[in-house]
Amino acid sequence: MSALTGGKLKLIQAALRLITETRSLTSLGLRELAREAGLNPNTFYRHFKNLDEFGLQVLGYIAEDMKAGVRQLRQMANSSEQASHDTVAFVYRYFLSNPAATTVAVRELHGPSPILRRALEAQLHASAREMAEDILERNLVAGVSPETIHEISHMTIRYILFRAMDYLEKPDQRERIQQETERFINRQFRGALVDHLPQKELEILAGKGV
Amino acid sequence: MSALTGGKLKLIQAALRLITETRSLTSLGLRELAREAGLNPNTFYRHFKNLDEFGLQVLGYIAEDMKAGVRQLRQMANSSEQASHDTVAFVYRYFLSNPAATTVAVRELHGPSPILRRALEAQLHASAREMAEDILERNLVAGVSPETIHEISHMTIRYILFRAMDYLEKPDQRERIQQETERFINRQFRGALVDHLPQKELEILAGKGV
DNA sequence: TGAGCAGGTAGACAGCTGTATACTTTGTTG
DNA sequence: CAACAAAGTATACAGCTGTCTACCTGCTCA
Repeated sequence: MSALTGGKLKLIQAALRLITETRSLTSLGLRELAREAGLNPNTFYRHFKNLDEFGLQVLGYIAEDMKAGVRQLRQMANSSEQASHDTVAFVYRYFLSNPAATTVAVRELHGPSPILRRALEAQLHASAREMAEDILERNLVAGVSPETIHEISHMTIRYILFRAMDYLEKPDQRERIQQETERFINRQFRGALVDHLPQKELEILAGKGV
Repeated sequence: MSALTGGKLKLIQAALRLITETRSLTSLGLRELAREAGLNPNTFYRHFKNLDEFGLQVLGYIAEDMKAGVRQLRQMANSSEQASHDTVAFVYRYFLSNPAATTVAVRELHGPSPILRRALEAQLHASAREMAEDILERNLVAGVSPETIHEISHMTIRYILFRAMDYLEKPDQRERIQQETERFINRQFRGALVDHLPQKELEILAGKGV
């Protein structure tokens, strides 16, 4: 693809550095970026047509990174029982080691720029699809329709992203967030397994366990 | 409380008008607001110390509105069976009739200003607590511990807010989003009901239904 | 009637912004 | 070595921004 030359990379990394603090991608100024990157403001124009294009390129840069992460995830061999635990742990660890990229993604997904929103949504969609296909291929959840697995995968991706900021910002709650996320996933799939049973029968089953 | 005088209200409403398009609360300028409100830029200082305080007041304005909505929701008498359906329908209808407030909430919850994030988080927390207490009081879900009901309420509030933007922006998908949200909630509670059962037993139960 | 005060206005300040044009450096290739 | 393009720089422009000080209105209450 586009091999990132020095200045271009410097600008993108400057953006990531600035955003982690209290900024959003769409709020960054061209001169601000150049200052942070240690470059002349006009150098920006050598690499990007305008700030919109810059935003998209930053997203692309992040996407490449995340894809590599997902590829690594799929190589892990999990037992069905521990799949959700391992996956959740892996994903949050990824967030922790890429806080800037994570912050950008979360912030722009609902941010002011429709272009960036759409781009991120597509990225999210692809990740969810990949997760679903992984579950299906490895037959981790038997007895749930492929459509439902896709749906739950989407919901899970959304939920995890939603909690990513809290995870990054509140170190003392990380373990709790991770456990909650696991429970979230397990409940979704377990709930799907008993979708067809009437509520009363379920409540009887629940009672038996106590 | 603080009776909103003309100018103050004009500025807040100007903010809501501007944000619905492609802006965020934190990106609004003082002069921009005054222009939209039809006031002199300096009038801003008669009502707000700075833009941070302004943001908080806008959030407060929205919060009052939402509280009224929730109060209305609790007055609805639901059967256990249809509770999730009715609630979801009500919430999304609220979003639809208050698009600006909804957009602000979603956008700033993960936005660049830590102050606004914290304020919104507290608001969300309160809503989730109220939802959980409502479920418990009316005994809508038997056989699930109060802690779990609180947890699921939080997750639900987060999920709904996450989807609110899609709901507003994609009219053709509204029905689908609403149904997905219902399934989400039902699966969470149903999953919680069978939390203690081993996965194999569940898969047998699932098989029986087909 | 008149003092006090909140709300709204006017003009000016430095400092920032995106952008355009023109120039210099640097690296690659024939 | 020379030529050429890519990357980086310098200067300048108009237009925007938040904030300050000063002034003016219209209402309330004694």
